[in-house]
Amino acid sequence: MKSATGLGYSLLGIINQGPQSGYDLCQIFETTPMGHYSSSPGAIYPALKRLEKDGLITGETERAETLRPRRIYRATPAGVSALISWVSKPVTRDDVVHGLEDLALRFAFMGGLVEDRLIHRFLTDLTTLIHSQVTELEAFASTMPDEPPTARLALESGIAQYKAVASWARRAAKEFETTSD
Amino acid sequence: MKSATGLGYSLLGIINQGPQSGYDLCQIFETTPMGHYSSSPGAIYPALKRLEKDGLITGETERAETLRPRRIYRATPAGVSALISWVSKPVTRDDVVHGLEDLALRFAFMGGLVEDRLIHRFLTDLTTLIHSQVTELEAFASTMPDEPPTARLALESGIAQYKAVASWARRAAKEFETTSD
DNA sequence: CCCCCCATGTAACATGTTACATGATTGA
DNA sequence: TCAATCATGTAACATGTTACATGGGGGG
Repeated sequence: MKSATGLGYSLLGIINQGPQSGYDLCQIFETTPMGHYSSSPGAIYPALKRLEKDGLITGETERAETLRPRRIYRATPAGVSALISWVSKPVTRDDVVHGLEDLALRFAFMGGLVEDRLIHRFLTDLTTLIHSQVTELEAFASTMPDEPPTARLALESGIAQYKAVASWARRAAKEFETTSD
Repeated sequence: MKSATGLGYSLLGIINQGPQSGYDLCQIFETTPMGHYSSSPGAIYPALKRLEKDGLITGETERAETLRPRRIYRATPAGVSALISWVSKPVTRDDVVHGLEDLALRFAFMGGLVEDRLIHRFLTDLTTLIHSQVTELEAFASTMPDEPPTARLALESGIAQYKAVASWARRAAKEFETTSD
């Protein structure tokens, strides 16, 4: 059921968009904004092993007889299911408190996997939760001492980020509106 | 020299603002926005041991003869030095790529530790680096396929966050302007 | 009387980082 | 020929999470 960590799901999500070798995946983390979610070969290869052991991906060795074999991974039906339930998890307050990065990953991989209705729901739930988080943070900020000011300013930078994401989410939600909502 | 992780420096930073027990620190992580940097007793107590072993903090057992002793930690001069060099590290591109959270922490603990000149420098460097990061991310976004759209939208949410922080940093920098700059 | 809070930890576990190892192949 | 790139991994290490253990004290 659980079987995968954030990195695991990311790998699964990328592989789901097209077969990839371990090396390909390393390159993606090195050369694209996925590198924001820092990862290294020493984490990626073991994670692929785990995913394969759990039956979420299958590896097929290409060019086995040549001197430079590549192991190409594809998502299994079980892997696709796992991916769908990962991205479909309800957005919780904790998700928002601990950082929006995991949520951004889940959102990024939603495309093509779930209905627009669910994507829309994800964004509206996110907006609501961020608003209450911002309210809490602002309340806390008002209790902070004026000196030294950097602590409060740091908190304000966090608040600014939350607000930016909330406004992004409102904009993005429009792209996934369906007649029923 | 190195001796501390992000959590270690956070603890050191809090302790530096006033003596704290392990329990106090746990409470801070549970009940304030510091909880964003998720941490648990199982991480905090070992981290305190490490800091003490490295001479960055000293623990003094209060009420030793009573049945509920508390161990109160204070920052040593070596601890203060370590803290100062941590917050004074130059802001690098990697810091910005991997996430602004560590930078926010360093900024939060700068107050009272370093001159306004350095704080101002931190903010202007940050602004510059964020701008180039935003440029890179926008260039990448323009190479992404239109379908499915969630991946690109997720990237746009990241860009929006970077922009929010850049604009926060420009505003904040004004509070630390000195005559010399 | 029972439960929750104070206050400190420990143990098992999974995961990630850094650094290294291997060896062919491609381009300058 | 010499370096960089392809392509796979392993080993040591530190750190963090979860869950548990302890045991008195205060409030309902």
